[in-house]
Amino acid sequence: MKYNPSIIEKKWQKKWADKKVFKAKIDYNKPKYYVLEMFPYPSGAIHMGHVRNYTLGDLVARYKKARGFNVLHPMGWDAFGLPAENAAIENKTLPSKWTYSNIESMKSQLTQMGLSYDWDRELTTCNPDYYKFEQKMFLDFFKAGIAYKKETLVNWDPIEQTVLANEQVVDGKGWRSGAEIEKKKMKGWFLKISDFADDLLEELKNLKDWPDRVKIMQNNWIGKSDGATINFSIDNSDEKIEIYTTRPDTIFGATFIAISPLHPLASKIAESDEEALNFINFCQKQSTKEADIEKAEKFGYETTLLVKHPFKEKTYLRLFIANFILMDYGTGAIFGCPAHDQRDYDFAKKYNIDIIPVIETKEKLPYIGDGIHINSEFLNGLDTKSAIGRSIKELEKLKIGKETITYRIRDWGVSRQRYWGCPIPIIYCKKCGEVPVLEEDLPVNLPEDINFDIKGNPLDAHPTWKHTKCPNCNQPAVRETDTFDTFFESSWYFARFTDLNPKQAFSRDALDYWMPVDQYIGGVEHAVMHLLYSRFFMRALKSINMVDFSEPFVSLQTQGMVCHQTFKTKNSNQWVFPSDVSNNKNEFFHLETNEPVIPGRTEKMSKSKKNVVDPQKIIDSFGADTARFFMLSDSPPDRDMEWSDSGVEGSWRFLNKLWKFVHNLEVINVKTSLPSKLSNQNKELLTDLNIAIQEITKSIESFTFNIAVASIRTLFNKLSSYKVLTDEDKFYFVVCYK
RNA sequence: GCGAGCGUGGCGGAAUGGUAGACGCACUGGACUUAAAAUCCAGAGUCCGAUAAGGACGUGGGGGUUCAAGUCCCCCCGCUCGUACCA
Repeated sequence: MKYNPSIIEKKWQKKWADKKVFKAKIDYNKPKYYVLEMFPYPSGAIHMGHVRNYTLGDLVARYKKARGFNVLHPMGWDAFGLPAENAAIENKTLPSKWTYSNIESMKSQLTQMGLSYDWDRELTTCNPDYYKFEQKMFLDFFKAGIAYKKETLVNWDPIEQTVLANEQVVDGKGWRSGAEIEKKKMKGWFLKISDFADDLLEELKNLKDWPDRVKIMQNNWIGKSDGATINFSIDNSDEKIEIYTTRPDTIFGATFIAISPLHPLASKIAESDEEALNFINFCQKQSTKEADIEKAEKFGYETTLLVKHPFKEKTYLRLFIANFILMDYGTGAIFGCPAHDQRDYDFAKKYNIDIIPVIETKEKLPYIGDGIHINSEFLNGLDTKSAIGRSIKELEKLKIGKETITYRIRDWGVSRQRYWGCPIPIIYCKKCGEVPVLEEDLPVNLPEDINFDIKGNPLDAHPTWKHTKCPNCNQPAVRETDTFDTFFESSWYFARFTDLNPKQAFSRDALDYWMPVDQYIGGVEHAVMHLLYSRFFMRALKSINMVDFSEPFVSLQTQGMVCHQTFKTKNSNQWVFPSDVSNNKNEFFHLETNEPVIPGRTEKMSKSKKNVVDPQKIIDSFGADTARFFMLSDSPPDRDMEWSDSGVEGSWRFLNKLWKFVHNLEVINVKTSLPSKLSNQNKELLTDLNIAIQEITKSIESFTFNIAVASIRTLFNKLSSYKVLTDEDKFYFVVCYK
């Protein structure tokens, strides 16, 4: 009998579905195990990254089920987002239509992959049945003071009259219009993640089953630093500048003050100083991306003001407005100590500012390290640590400064000027201000009849949707037209999976039983934002008594990228799909045009470089099991892997061999105890079996599935070397658990 | 720029600080076949040597710790992810 995956896989998939084999139910007599893969954005078709992610999760789910756990393994759709709007504009369709049809086709593909999901728990975030609960959560956050409104900077496209995402800004220009992008101040909703910063940081220590690199990245992202704030006085003025520094010990080396272009004082200066205004406007043209800001050339504008040194009589510091000072970090102002900071040093050289060394060193300046203080009056002779302590004491004595802890992490801006997202349930009333939508009026549904031909936010342009009445005074009022960041939906979906209760976000007993997620698996690109937002969200929900745990994911595994070789035509220099390339003894040609093709670097699969392999084609020609087997066998999950056609064929051949072997076996005995007499062959076989079981178990538990596959192949090679199976040489499969 | 990770044969990768290259892919030879494919058996890190015996070299580059380094430490190079409005 020939191995025919299309028949076998369909047969079993039907059986699983009919018998609801993977339906999860609360069972207090069994240990529970909740395994979850990061849910996909419904982009249209599954790609190899999905195949990898869900194969890894499926292995864990099936393994734990086999080991006697009550397994919850759900799947859903992260369905709001920017691509749906782009597709709607390009294809003249509606985001909802596009999204739901994508979900349909992707669900069918996941089903073909034979994944062990409980489809009865499927959820879709763009459905009001889902997002109505997060509108309620937002209102509760608002009432609890966790949500607030403040001004922020966005990328403004003056031609499209719309806010652009960072991704839509290419080299400072709008991706569609090509217009120079401006920074624009806009009010938006924020969640106070900073209030939870310390706990998010401290609890990282207890996440024993998270990869160290993810914890380190989150630690650095939160960026707790211990320093001091110092109030400087401006000469001939009542004005003060509060600065933040982590090195108050270098105060005697301070030779200038720099403030952010967005600092209130900068605006004030600009009122009477046209050059300052020009400089601030120039800075407004800079990118909002951190990487761009840090890489950009450092510029400063020297104001006419001088700042008094707090400890040195008649010493004045020059005051600059500088493009590299971030308003979001510390106080938006610093003192510069060029002798002991690289950036301050570069800046001082450029603008001819004094450089005063205050730490003894034989190395050349700037010297960043610790040491004994000089030129520093009461700090002279002290080491760095003591000098920091002493300087803070002196500042406190003069009541001009104090020890201050700051965090790099900024509050989470959740407002997006987009149509395809969850409406923010706020109403603006001329008389009453920001008014929460009444709970009984939820959900605020997203209208489907929208027009993308009008410039700007379609929600804002909708003829009727935003017009409503104030819940307070019943006067005409307008709705908030911003929608939520899509990270909002993905910050709590894992908890919603525990029970799709139509009346409330969570059922307490289901939460108590299933949460937290025992094993979460997804791409490493989510190491900080999604995972940190989810950790924050649970804490925020806990603070309003909606959940009683704060860590959503006990164990985390991050997977690497799926890569493939790239191909370009030799003459026309165009990217070519691997499926369009023919290989003739390592000479490559385009299948249709016969043009020579040059193989390039192996890179992450991406549509733009066409180095993608469609999982559907693999499933159609080899079956899902081959695709899954190869996924597991090629590379350890956390490393980038290369998809190779020959590797797939190798997996295909192995499954064929395995199939043939199993079907030619005449006797398989399963016994729980050893027979008294064993042939030498059986003894050897038992040893091999037990070695394999031990190694495979170890490899699965340690998430090195490629080694488990290698062990399976080793065992199989031994098994298949026994050619003749007589009645006396029955196989005895002995399962040993520790 | 900053933060994090990775780098081992022709390729994917294996290796509690202890025989580098498990397992697989590709390759080569053989068996089977009229032939090919498939399948089965065998070989193989690289270089020198004769296709032997034997030897030298070998885990991105340079240095260090150690009886012993792919593994630990320092410096450098390259690639990948993230960098707050892509998801």
